[in-house]
Amino acid sequence: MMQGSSMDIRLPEDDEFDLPSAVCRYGFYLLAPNVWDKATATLRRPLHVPSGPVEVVVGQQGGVLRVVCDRRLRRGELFQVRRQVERMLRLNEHLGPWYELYPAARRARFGRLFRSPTVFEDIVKTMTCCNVAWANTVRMNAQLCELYGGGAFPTPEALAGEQPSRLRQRTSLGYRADWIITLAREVVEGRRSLEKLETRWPSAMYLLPQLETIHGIGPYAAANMLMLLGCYTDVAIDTETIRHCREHLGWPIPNGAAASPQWRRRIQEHYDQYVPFQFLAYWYELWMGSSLEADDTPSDTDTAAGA
DNA sequence: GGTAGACCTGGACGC
DNA sequence: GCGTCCAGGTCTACC
Repeated sequence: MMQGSSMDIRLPEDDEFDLPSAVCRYGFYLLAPNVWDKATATLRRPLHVPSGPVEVVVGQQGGVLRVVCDRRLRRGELFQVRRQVERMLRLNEHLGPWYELYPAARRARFGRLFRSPTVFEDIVKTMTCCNVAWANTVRMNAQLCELYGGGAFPTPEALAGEQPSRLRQRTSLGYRADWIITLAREVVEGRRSLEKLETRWPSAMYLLPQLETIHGIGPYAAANMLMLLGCYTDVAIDTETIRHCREHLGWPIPNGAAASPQWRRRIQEHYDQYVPFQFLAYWYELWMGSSLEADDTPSDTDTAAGA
């Protein structure tokens, strides 16, 4: 049992928060340094505070999240831990409208998609998802944490001083090493502010142009980052999306059409019926295996019957 | 605006 | 064990 600081985060009474659902519905929870303990339903990982990395364990006891650290922290550092936990679990995100529109999502506790404690980590993780099999994504993140974070996820400072060629040599990142070092240097040298992207209730119109200036962020990665920043209007279209549209929606998308602008537009237009929750609706279909409109959108008949 | 090819790695497969 | 092919998203050059 860890001996250190701890705190309770009280969940809103009307919130139907469920920790396993908030963590395990998005694959980032499987990437280092995150560790999900299924037996105890707790999330463990190191977080950065000014005095160095601190290992934290997050568990849920009814309407309270209990956060336990492996060492004593100053009050200000404890607050920083809280902010990072809140970000990972999207505790400050208001999903009421989503649940009101789609009761099936509420019943399934489907709405909070796990993310990282920092925007930097989210961007790097998204880059490691691109053009690579999942097993390699897992490997890349493990290597980054082991070699540049001492077990924690590396900070921009830890990566900015490294040579891209050496990062390539030591990890499986390949050409992504250049993108990651470039981003880390931009952040450290003050040429790029990632905090700016965290503006409350941003719109895609505001965020997309900024995301697209990051080297290594293309259409898929930008849409994925929008989702991670709390803006769900764009669907991150990859080969999995194409497979889903073929198998679930029965669309005759030919092989090799994954990058076709025409199909991309058609996919986005299809999910635009769920505005402003296009990504959530798509992800719900992908994970739950059923579409929201099939059994959930209240019809006029239902409403009339209910009345 | 759309398209083709290079980029890089690991896994699968055939020899 | 070795070589070849393929999957995966982004970038760049070209039309």
